[in-house]
Amino acid sequence: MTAAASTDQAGKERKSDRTRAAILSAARAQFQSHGYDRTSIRAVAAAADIDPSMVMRYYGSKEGLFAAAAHVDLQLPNLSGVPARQRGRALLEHFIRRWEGDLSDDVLVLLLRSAVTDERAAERLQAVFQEQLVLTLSRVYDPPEALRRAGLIASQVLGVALGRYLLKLPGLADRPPEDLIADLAPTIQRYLAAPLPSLAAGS
Amino acid sequence: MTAAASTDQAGKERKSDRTRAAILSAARAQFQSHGYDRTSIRAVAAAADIDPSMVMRYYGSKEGLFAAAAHVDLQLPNLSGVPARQRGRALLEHFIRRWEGDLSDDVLVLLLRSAVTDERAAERLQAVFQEQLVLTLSRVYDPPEALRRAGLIASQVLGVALGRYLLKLPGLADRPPEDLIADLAPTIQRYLAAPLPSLAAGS
DNA sequence: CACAAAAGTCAACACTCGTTGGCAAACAAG
DNA sequence: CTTGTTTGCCAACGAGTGTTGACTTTTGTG
Repeated sequence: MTAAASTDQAGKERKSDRTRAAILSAARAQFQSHGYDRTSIRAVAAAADIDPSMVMRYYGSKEGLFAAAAHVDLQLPNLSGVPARQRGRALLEHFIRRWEGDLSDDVLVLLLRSAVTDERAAERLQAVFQEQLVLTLSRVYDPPEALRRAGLIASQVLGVALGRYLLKLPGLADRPPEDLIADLAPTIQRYLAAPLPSLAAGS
Repeated sequence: MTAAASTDQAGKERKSDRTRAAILSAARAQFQSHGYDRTSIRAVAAAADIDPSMVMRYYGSKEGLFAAAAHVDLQLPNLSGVPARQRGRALLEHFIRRWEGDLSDDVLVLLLRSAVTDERAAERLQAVFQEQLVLTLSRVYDPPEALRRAGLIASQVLGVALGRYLLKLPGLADRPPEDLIADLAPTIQRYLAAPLPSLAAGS
């Protein structure tokens, strides 16, 4: 369709690609630290040193910009190579590295901060949960149990993230990662692999 | 100071008290379901069926209105009467009742939803955590250990609330309270009373 | 009734927001 | 050089925001 047809077979980069990337980078920073509502397209444009109308041209709308900025991959590890009794700790260590360590980008904080007030961001986070965590557990457990265990793990992991990165609670935010891992690993291990109480069918 | 001086010794109620209460009630509902930013004074006033300027007269500013609407009392129970091994479950049951049961108002969801993006709300939630949960544990443990255990409990409890009431994750939002309690009680019990790993001092 | 305080109404201010369309500069292709 | 496309800037729109001050109505008290 466009005149770029001759170059679109390989990654010949356009001049505007740098602008697009600058916008996306600025948007991520803004969304991450201020959330969806308090991030203005004008502020993103100013941080990227371009005109607000360019954001609209390249991403259509604020919603489109957010969608482009909020792609999340948990990069969940394959636990089958880890001894069964250490999988909880391994999974927890992975999450911590993903949130604040060498595997971190700001997209997780971005998404969490926005999902609490924005419906679409919440759906997106639900999808991440469903398609990445639940699906991973589905390779080991039946669907109902996988969902149950995934919910428990998510509650603990998201709770730590909430208290540590967003609310900055004293008992969570100021502890070294290794200490947190030591305290939380048994919980994740139990949610991941230990037998859970059978649920009463009646009242 | 005012002409009400003759009646302020007892609770003689003014005519405006109903309006004040209506504003506060409407504000709680709005803040709870939309968060601080997306709640407008105009919408609160419309829900309370009065003029927006009345909100300003009675609460000074949007910030003042939020402060009035966001008073939280966890009503933490005295656990000394509960057998030591059941305290985790008892504390967890109390939290669930506080969030969604007979002890619930919407103020906890209100505060959590707003605290994620609003700095002042976050400080307020920090204060609740510090003055109510940490203080309760300080009657049993030394300050550093009380803070450590409080952080762990808060992470699990807030994580469940986040996933269940705000994000509505499938594995959390659609489970009956008793099932959740059965799954989570051992975790809280451990954070509350079980020995925790001693922390390595070196690297 | 007369008068003052309280309670409520109305219109407007100054501002920020997402979004749009027109127009100028940079650039590539003939 | 002359086209046409891409890239960018500028000004403005309409809507919604917190907040303010003047004005009218109601209420309570001598």
